[in-house]
Amino acid sequence: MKYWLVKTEPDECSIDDIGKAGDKGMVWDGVRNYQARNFLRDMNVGDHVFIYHSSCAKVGIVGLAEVIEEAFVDPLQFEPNSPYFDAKSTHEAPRWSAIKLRFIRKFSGVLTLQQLKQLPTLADNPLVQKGSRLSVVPFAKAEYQAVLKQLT
DNA sequence: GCCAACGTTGGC
DNA sequence: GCCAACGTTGGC
Repeated sequence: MKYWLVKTEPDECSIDDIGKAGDKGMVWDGVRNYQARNFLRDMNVGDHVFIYHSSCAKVGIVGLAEVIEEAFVDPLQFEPNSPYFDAKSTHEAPRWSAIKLRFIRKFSGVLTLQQLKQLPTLADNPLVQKGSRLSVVPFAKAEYQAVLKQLT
């Protein structure tokens, strides 16, 4: 099993939205960055994924989800009216992938970016590095455990 | 809303 | 293949 973190703007897809989706899960689409896409394609069913709220008042990790469907073709790339439309993507060789996530738990508070930066275990993780714009981030097991430890 | 940092595009 | 210009991300 592997561990990950995905960034989301709470206006678009918050931890509560994932919670409301329940057992049927929620499609995680709209990734338009190659490095992030490659990580999506590395995800397997059962992997744990931290949910991180960005571009909001309280930036940080807010909950945990699991992968219930591995990478499939993101339909939005072929939707001309979608902000995620990509005119250069073809059905023969689709550029972008999506996954499906299912809610596991919401944390009682936000584990803020400021707090995350203070965890020595996370020092090398792109999440806490200045200027990093990666929206899908791999977590080593030790990093995953270090985050969970903050939540007791 | 600002702006630094980054990824992508496209002319050459 | 270089690199300037541009658009986007995301913390503050």
